Amino acid sequence: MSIQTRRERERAERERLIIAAARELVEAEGWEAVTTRRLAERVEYSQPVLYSHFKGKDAIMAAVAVEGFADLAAELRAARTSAADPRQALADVGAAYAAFAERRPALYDAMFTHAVDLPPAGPEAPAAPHAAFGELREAVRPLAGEDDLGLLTETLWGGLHGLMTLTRGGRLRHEGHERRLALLLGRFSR
Amino acid sequence: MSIQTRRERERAERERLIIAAARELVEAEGWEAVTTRRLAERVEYSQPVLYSHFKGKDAIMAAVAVEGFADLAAELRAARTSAADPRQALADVGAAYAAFAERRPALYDAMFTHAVDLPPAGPEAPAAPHAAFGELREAVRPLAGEDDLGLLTETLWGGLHGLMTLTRGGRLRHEGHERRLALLLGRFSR
DNA sequence: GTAGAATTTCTAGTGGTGCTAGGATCGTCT
DNA sequence: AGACGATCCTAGCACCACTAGAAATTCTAC
Repeated sequence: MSIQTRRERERAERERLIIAAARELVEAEGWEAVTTRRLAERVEYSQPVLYSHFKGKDAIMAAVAVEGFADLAAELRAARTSAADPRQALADVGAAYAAFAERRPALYDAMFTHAVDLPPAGPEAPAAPHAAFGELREAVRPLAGEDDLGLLTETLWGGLHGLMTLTRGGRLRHEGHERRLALLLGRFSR
Repeated sequence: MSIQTRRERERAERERLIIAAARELVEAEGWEAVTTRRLAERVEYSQPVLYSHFKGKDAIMAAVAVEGFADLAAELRAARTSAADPRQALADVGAAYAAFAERRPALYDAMFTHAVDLPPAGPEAPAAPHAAFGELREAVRPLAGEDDLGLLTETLWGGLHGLMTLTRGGRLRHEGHERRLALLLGRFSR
């Protein structure tokens, strides 16, 4: 029994090691630099061990993304709870979201852009993404008016996401980024 | 002289053939199915000829994307000019944008998501993307109020783009898609 | 303590990718 | 006809994600 548990513990530890290594690699050099070879070398194991933990490279990306959701949720929560009034809270949460996307672009991509098979946001979603979405929703709630809260939050989320991805992809000039954000948030805090 | 021009004409024709084949392939099976081998086979040439026309696969994607921008611009224009009043025009243009993204998802990705090195939207952008953006701007203009028209259009664009990509990536449920779009457009046609 | 069983890990390979060097082939001009 | 030049293809590179089967390690039981 003890041997079994020790092995499981070691396995779990190694799995965390793989995820951490993948995250370091991706944040430093982007997703195109994350190959199974480099990742295996980084954790000092051979490639096949990766496949004993994860179904494939996509599953590793998904695991990294889930970590990202936890971070994002924490940052959004901090922004929301330290604001003076509801309007400021929404502005701060929006700014925190944008800052996260700018600070960790590759991680953000894994969470929202890359086609990893995470369930959609909503009640049935995994805990971390759900929590991140919940922070956004609570920031919107006081200003929702008579509109459906969930849908309104999703719409604002779409706006933030679109601005971030278009800007980062070079489709929008960086100049004016702040003002676009303010414009968007303004339309949602009437 | 005539020989020269004939060769140039044939070259241009073949280039169009390549782009058309790439577009057919990508719209039928998605970007992961577009490999240089398959594309070369499709146009009945060997791989290296692709590289005599384009710097690499990314350049082919970019060429396909530019075609897409022309299509999008035309569809947005049709939606805008056939609407009765400004509010309806904005609603129709937004719906046309969403319909385009839903109808040609892979093409849309090449245009807006994939990292092809197109210059950013704005005055210095290539003609087709600029035209598409212009249609959006003209739809926004009558309802811009005192906000900066360009920034406001970019913000709305971000909202549309975000909703489309999040929905298509499985982060938002399809249910409620229409209502989210309506919510977004409503916030921009005050 | 040691032989055998079970599990874990690695070596080596498959079929794919984007891309390219160098030689064969073709049309063109003298 | 024969040489020149542009054009195109064959063959190959280095890399990718992923996997089968051998090797090594760990545990079990005598």
